[in-house]
Amino acid sequence: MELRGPTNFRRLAQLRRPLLAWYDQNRRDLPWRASRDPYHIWVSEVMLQQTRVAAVLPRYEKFLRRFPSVQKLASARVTSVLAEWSGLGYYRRARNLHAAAKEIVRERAGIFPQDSETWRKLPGIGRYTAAAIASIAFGEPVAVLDGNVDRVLRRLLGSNSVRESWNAAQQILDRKRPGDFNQAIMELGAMVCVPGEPLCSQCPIGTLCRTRGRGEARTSKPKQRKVSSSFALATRGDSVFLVQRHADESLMPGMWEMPKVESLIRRDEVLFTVRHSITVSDYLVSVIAQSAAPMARGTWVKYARANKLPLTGLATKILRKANIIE
DNA sequence: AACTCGGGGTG
DNA sequence: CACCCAGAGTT
Repeated sequence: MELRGPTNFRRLAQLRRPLLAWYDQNRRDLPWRASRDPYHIWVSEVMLQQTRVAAVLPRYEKFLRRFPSVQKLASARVTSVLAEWSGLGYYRRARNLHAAAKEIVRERAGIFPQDSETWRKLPGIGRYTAAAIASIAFGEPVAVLDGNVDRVLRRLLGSNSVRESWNAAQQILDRKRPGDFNQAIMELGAMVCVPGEPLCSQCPIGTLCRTRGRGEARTSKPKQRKVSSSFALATRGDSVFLVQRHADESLMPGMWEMPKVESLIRRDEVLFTVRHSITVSDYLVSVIAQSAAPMARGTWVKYARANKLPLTGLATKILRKANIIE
């Protein structure tokens, strides 16, 4: 792909006005768009990493009520932050968010970085997130590239790699309204230039599009494995028996769940089953009633207290279904 | 460049 | 079921 040359520059410049006009008319009214507070933007961007808007919506304001400022977040225990993050997945995001909050409060006197380069140094802030925060909260003319923007640019300009897309994104960025432009092109990818069959008839820059949505490179991914497993649900009075994952486990370290049952025996009573789909695995989980005290190392946790622990998403799902929490 | 990390909504 | 989501960090 060649972006140099007067023709292409003219062509790129033509995209900006109709795209921004479309965004001004059609943008979704999302809660994080009501603020330019760097803390609010930061939390929203981290929460949105590899996570759909619909999944973030019910969690974003709740998180900000719990941790209303970077100081409150920094002074919280990491388990509280993990508990609030429970179910959102990619728990390293929550750990990094917390670590970065401490760094901002302790080493920067609570002053947020003012540019993308400095944001980039904080844990959990990569190239995308640094650019998103800096452009939206501070008006820095730096482009973002996420899954949406990459797809749009591959179709629009014929980009063939992530590297080309980053370059193209920076070229077409509107330097007067970088935050709005970045959100506009992401919004276009989410609403019009969607994966699968794009809605080209609704596209504000369709006449400038190189491929009109054709010529997708189809990548085949390995299918999900079906896995069966069992967990023991033991209750005693208004307490439930929970175990904590070991701190050095690679997956969800330190989070709480029910004891795993290695193999079912005939007299086990299956209370119910739940499905849990995680990227490469599709779990079918049997929940077993356990009346006697389980052997596993663990703790009896009061129902009212279970909410405060960082539960795995699966544990939350099971405890909810059993009417033990929420 | 290729993996890993959660979970789920959508067609 | 297949796909992929406002990615980051590690290998």
